[in-house]
Amino acid sequence: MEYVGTALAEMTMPQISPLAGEPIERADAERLAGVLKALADPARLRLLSLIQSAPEGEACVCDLTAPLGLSQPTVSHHLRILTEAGLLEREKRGVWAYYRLVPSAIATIADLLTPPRKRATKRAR
Amino acid sequence: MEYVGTALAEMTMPQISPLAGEPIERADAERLAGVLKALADPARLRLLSLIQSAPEGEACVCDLTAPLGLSQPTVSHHLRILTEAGLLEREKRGVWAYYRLVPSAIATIADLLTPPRKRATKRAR
DNA sequence: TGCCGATATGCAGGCGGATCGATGCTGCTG
DNA sequence: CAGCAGCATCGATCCGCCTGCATATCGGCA
Repeated sequence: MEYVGTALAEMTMPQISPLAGEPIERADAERLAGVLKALADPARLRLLSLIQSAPEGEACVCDLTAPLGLSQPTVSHHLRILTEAGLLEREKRGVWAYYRLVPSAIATIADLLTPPRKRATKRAR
Repeated sequence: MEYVGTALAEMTMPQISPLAGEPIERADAERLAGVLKALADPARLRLLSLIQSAPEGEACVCDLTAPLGLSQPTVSHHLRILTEAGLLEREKRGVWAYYRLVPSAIATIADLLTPPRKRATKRAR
């Protein structure tokens, strides 16, 4: 499967919400489902949690392998999925790769799921 | 797969959040992932959207088959998954089965994903 | 009671994904 | 320049799930 960039960014422009006034388009549903699918995994949820609660809000792969109880390739795999979904950002310093949460990325998802009564404007497509 | 009741209700008691101060437990991650997995499907997102935008906020299977372009058994399957996840409620009137959104169910999920800075109290376990 | 329509369930094919071991790549370090 | 450590990628395996077809179940109706 090819790299999709930050799937989140593509969704923030058209104001999608499953609970908006009108049925969402098939393509929008697939994009939102893609991001949610990145979240819908115990290992990845724990990764986000571990990274967020890490000292500087960042963590490298070697710090995450043990707490998760997964092999290093598997952890790298999950981190890649989270990064491609736009939830994590990667910074390589020396031999280490540090991951941190993308600010307000998850909040954006929560916003998309929140009923529109809280959101003022809704643009048609 | 056995019926799990409303998985959402089980999660609202312990204040789980992937972005809370401390790493979430493995069991909590699996519960949250389970509900998110129910959401992370294009067909199910469109089902929620269709039901919400239906005249009375409710719809029966026969109304949903055509817009989705899926067979009736498949639609029933997705509706079942959403219901077991606690996102939909089912009411059978005559031969028809009417589905409607569980009030604030998705809002609860959005709340769980929202960073704790917005939520005042956070209980330890 | 017998038929028909609306749903749910069983079953099976096929695809995507989670996982791990092995391997390649890249900076540090002696 | 070796050697090593951290990380990503590859290949393979296993499992779960989305989907449709066939079938069972239930309620209304003649």
